[in-house]
Amino acid sequence: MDTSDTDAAQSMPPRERILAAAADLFYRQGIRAIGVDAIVEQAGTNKMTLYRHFASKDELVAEYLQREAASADRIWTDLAARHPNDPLAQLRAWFRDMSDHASSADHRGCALANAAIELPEEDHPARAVVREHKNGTRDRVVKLARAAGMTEPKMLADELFLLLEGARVTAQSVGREGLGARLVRMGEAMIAAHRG
Amino acid sequence: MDTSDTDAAQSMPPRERILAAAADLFYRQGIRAIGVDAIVEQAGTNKMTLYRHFASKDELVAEYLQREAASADRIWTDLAARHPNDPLAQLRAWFRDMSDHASSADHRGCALANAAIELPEEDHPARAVVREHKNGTRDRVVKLARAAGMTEPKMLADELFLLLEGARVTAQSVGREGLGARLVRMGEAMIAAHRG
DNA sequence: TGGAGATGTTACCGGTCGGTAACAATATGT
DNA sequence: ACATATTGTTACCGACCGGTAACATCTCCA
Repeated sequence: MDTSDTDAAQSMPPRERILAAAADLFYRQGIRAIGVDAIVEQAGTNKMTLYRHFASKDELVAEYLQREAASADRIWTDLAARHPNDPLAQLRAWFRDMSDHASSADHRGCALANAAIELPEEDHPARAVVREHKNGTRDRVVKLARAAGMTEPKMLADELFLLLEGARVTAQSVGREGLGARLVRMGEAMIAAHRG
Repeated sequence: MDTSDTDAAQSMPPRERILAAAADLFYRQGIRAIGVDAIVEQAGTNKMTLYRHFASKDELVAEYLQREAASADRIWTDLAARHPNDPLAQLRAWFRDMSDHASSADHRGCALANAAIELPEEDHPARAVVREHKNGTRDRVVKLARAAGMTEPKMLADELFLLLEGARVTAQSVGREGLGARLVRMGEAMIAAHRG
């Protein structure tokens, strides 16, 4: 029995196993709460190998967040494929997907936003990743809203964006019951209020 | 020179000095980032005295958050005094005050929400304080919206509440430029959309 | 088969974590 | 002046933190 390296022990190179273990532990338990020893144990490797691939824990954190951001950005190509040439449908599907995700049971907030709260030093390597991703997301929503013919696309994008960001922290701090449905109603109302 | 016990060294009893130092350090640097040694140093006392007044660091954290919650709740009596018998004005003033606060320079998010993110264990003593305060705040906004004659007061309260919660995390993760003015515009639009 | 490069093992570093024991100094009120 | 309760001091505890040196083992390809 055992080989209890929980998840990603098989066949992946150690760098990937470390990243996978870090993603799981950092997200679920918090970046500051997890030490490198816990990561290498779950990754089925050792500290020396970790430090041969990452200059420091901080750089491991930065790469963890970069992958989270890249993974989150994949939604834009998905959206374009699901609703080609229909920016309004893309906008509504985006908000619905994000609402569903924010209110799902295993959700523990946005990994990027949580990291910004856990790491208040503005010059931490992770903070640049967070700023870039959040600004990029906001820009894409503004573009979508404009392409969908919304009046005041920037204002609508801010409303939807802040609403989701608030939902992700609220899901953690108070709970998730009924949050998804309420979110969708609010988002739909805001989109409706911005149609010409 | 010195007596560099930065702030609250003079005349306050050590318990209050500890709480004051903890509030400052926990809020600005993060709960997990600050150790008890840093707190007692800034409070101008020592670890033994801290542990004579608090059973553990976790209970100090819980009391820190209780005081933050109580301090935040003082806005409700302020609001009633500033706009007696005018729930609509109270609602709008509440949102404006919260917007100003969320976008001010020294703001580092909501102390309660940040704590929930820093402490993922659902049974941490701090988490009950957070849940209670957030639910209480939401209830008060709902009541205000209902008293102000809003259609769907619960939905409006959720919109305003989540918008602010999102703004407080966004202020940290990306920045504060222009956030206050944009927030007020959004809040006013939402309130206007819920008037009969 | 051999040799290079990646990985694993063990032991260690100084520092800090939350928390405590024993004892000395101080304030307070009578 | 004395007893009491509150604080301060020093030293310590085991555990963990991020990070590294030296050396053994493995994989894989020429």
